[in-house]
Amino acid sequence: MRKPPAQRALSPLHRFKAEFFKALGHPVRLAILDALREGEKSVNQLVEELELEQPSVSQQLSVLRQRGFLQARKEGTSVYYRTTDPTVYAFLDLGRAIFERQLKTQSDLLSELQEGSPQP
Amino acid sequence: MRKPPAQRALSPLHRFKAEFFKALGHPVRLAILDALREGEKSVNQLVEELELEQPSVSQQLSVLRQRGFLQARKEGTSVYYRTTDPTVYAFLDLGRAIFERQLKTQSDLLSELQEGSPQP
DNA sequence: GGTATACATTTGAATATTGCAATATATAAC
DNA sequence: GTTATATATTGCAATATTCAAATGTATACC
Repeated sequence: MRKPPAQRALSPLHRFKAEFFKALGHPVRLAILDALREGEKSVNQLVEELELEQPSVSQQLSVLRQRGFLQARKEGTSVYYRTTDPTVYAFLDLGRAIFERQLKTQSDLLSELQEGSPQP
Repeated sequence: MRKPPAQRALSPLHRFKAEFFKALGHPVRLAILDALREGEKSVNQLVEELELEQPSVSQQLSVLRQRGFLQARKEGTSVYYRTTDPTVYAFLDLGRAIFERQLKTQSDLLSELQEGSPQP
């Protein structure tokens, strides 16, 4: 049998989708999205609410904006961010439901991460 | 002796959720999940269908299994994988609408850059 | 016993991402 | 112009992830 070519056969669609999920695979970015559920907020508001350094917040805001999750509005020296498509929250909530079911099934992973003493 | 990290305020929930999304942030893993929409398949079936090397497929299957997305069933020398929770497909499909809108935004930005508009 | 098949794991180098500090930019008020 | 405030960007070491080859394990068949 012929050997399958190495990773070349992957559809570009799966590559783009992976980028989409990777953008959500960061705790600060998820925290920012959650903070913006209530409506648009300035960078400074986010910095205070999330108790993070300003450059860290700006950095992750930039990622979310470049990916199209967020839009920015400038007012004076402040920049207000809002979610481009609120559907993303239904998406995140559905993800959370699945995620919580996985934690129930995977209680060993949970306890390992919480207590740092895995079972042999 | 170590300085406390500046990101200590992040909730553990956001950290766990980020891991959840990171597991989906890989083209091969997405391709595997899509291939298993039709039902359980052996590793060999997946290798042939996706045209990837066997170790690559096994490696990503392992990630999806450890995260709780997949379950394995052994039969002879074959191992059949299936999705633990089919709700994940509703989740992936919901993500597609958001993702496609962002893809359009991306391509708009790309063509804007390609058509020779000088930088501001 | 040996051989073949199916799958998993380990290894290591290339690559990507992160966290944090320093620096840059833009606007407002003076 | 200067100063202050708000935000963005850059630079880089540390860390994490990926890719693919090599190796390991388990089962079936002879």
